[in-house]
Parts: sequence; structure tokens; C-alpha cells
Amino acid sequence: MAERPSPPISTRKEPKQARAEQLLRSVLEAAVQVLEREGAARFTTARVAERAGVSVGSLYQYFPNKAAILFRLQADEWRDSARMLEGILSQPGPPLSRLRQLVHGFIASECAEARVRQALADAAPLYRDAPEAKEARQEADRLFDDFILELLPDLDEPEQDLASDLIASTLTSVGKSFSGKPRGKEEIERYANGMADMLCGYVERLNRG
Amino acid sequence: MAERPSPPISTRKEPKQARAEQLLRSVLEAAVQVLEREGAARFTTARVAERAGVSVGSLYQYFPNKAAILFRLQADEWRDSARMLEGILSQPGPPLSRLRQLVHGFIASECAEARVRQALADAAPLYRDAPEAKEARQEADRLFDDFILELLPDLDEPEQDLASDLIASTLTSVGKSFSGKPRGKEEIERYANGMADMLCGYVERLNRG
DNA sequence: AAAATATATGAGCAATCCGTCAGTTTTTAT
DNA sequence: ATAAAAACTGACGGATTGCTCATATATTTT
Repeated sequence: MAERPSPPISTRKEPKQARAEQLLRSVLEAAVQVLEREGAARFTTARVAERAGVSVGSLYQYFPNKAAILFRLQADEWRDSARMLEGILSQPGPPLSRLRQLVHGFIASECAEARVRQALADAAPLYRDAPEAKEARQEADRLFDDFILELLPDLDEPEQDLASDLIASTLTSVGKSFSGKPRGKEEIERYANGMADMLCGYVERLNRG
Repeated sequence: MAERPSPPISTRKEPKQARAEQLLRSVLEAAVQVLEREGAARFTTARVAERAGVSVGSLYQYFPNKAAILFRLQADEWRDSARMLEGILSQPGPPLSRLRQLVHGFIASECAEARVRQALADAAPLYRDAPEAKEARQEADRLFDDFILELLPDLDEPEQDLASDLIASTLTSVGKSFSGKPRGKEEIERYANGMADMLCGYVERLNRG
């Protein structure tokens, strides 16, 4: 029905010695570098291994296949997003101003490592349909839904869901599209402000009825 | 600096006989089918040729490389978008109601052939950085900017540009993200309404000052 | 120190894919 | 009918890539 036969992505073996952990770190770091410098199309296990100063065989002891490396990088970023959401959710202040914070945070983090994110998105078909992907998103999704609940407390559930989808998509996809070209610092600021205006306006409108 | 060495994408030869035109049509049709049924990863010149009932060599007489086929499909869709924009621009009626039309049109067309669009987006790295890509977008971009001018006549140019970027990105990227999963008919309607509310609210807010 | 376990290596296999080109067939021009 | 031009064919070269496995090294345990 979908893209590729959906490769197994779970991790293969846990490192039990210190050098193994170091190796794993090297591989992940090298993976990021290869993505950034060479792009998704030239992202190769051989190249990652070479850049990490490690043999391909070693790499395959801790990752069952190429997709697993990419998935791991993406999952780590989803975790970071979840942490950011947590931070903003736990802070005091009016919900709308925290929505603004969220927008700025998302856009900033997207632009900060734009090339890696772009390459990771280009490689998405390799891990997108894996069952592990849904699970990995869940934490961030749940936190975001909590936030929406706080932003739109008086709405029916179906309308809440719709707004949640819409706002989340806007944050992630529009951010990605914006970070496609390299941007200056104050350009980023202005864009984030515009997007925050748009989303806050939408939330206010929904709350008014 | 970027992804692939950016392959040449211009068309190779014009068909001068009727059967050649037919062949070209067969290839393009087959290309769409391969994208839809097999996805971007399995999109191969050999497979396209086979499905078109044609030899690879014939295919390469009218397309210089694989990317050119994909680019052609994408360019065709951009042309379709431009036509839709033209249609909406030439109609009478208040600008905001036409923005709503635009939203519904974009979302509907994205959902109608979701699988092909998705696959085409997955393959984007192959043609994205080609110089022809910018040119192919231009018509639709220009028309959209005209529309923004009509929606936000009293804004300074930098703010107009920002709004244009933001609204265009929302239309395209959010639409794509929404059509990622298969959707029911009235679900699409509701989503388009939500997005139209959001964008119209934003435009009103900008016009108010 | 010796055995057992964990880790690392990298040559090489199997699969795939893009694109070419020498040769054939069809259409058009003369 | 003959020649020239256009279109079509598909086997094949060259290149890349994902991943394995027999072997070697390092670490821990006994």
C-alpha cells in the first residue's frame, strides 16, 4: 500500500563496554555530518562509517540497517521537541504568549540546523512508515494536545482535534518550508512573529465562538 | 553546497511525428502510474518504460534523464495551479471569499491525487535545485503575489512579502501534510474551512492594522 | 594465564540502477 | 521505388550501494 516494505528499525544490540558506547556516539555524530555535508542522497553507511573512523561492520552491530540510523536521528529530534514543549507547558503566563514562545522556538530550532533537517526530511521515506515512527512521535503529540486543550478549553472535541492538526502542521511544515532557504536572524524573527500573529488570531477567533 | 550536482533537465528532442507524441504521452502517463503504485523509491526509468510499453532507449530520446521526467510532472502540476489561480483571480466577488475558494481548491486537488503528490514530493531532491525549477514556479508565484496585493492593498511591501510567503507556505505545505493520510470527503471540507478561517482571520487582522 | 565474551575489521557478494549505442524498423521525402 | 530522416529497440557497461561473514583484536571473567 505504501512506500517500501517497511524495514525493521529496532536497535540491534546494546553496547556493554565503554568503547562501544563511544563508537555509537561517533557513528551518530558522523551521520549528522554526512547529512549536513553531502545530503540525503549521498548518505551511505560506508560514508558514515568512514567519517566516524570505524568500519562498516561495526556500524551494523548497533544498527540493523541504514534506515535505523536516520530514524534514530529523527527520534532524537522529536524528543528534543517534546522537551521544549514540556518547558513551555510548565511555565506560567497567559496561554497565548506561550503559543508565541512555541512558534519562536520551533522556527528557531528549524533554522538553526536547517541543512540537517532538510536532509533528514528528504530521507523520511526510508523510516516514515515504520511502526516505530508513530510511537516515537507520541510523546510530543500528547504534549501538544495538552497544550491545545489549554488554549481552547471550551471547544468540542472534534473541533479541538481539527485545530490541533492545523496548528501543529503549520508549525512543523511551514517552518520547514521557510527554512528551505538560508535566512538572516531578524528575518527569522519577523517570520516567527507573523506566524505567531496568525495562529494567535486563529485561537482567539475560535474562543470567541 | 546543496544536494545532488543538479542534473541537466531541459528536454532533449521534440517529437516530430504523431507516433512520437503518442509515445511521449504514454511515458508521462506511465510515470504517474509508477509513482502512484510503487512510490518514489521504486520509480525507475526501466519500470516507466515497461509500463508504457516502450523501450528505455525511446524514453531517453525525449528525456535526458530520470529527473527530467519527474520535473516535467511537477511542472505540469505547477501549471495547473497557475490556471486555478487565474480562474479565481478573474472571478468577481469579495477578496476574502475568493481566498476561501483558493484554500478549498488547493486542499481538494492535493487530496484528489494524494499518493502521486506524495511520491513526487519524495522525489523532489532530484529536481529541486535545478535552475529550471525556479522558472517553472514563477508563473504561479507571480499570480499569487497579485492576489496578495489585492488582499492586502494597504500594506508596506516587506510586510506584504512576508504575508505572501506565510500564506503560500501554509496552503502548500500544510495541505501536503494533511493529505499524507487518506481522508474522507467531509473531513476534507472541514479542514479546508478551518484553514480558510485561519487565513482569512490573519488577512483581516493585517488590514485592520 | 587461559578461557570466554564482547567488539572491531574490511574484502566482497548480490542486487539495483542509470544511461548508451549499434543496429533495426517505420515514416517521410524525392 | 529509392534514399534520407526519424523513431525505436534492448542488451550491456559502468557504477553504486546495502549488508554479511570469516577473521582478528580487545576486554572481562575465571
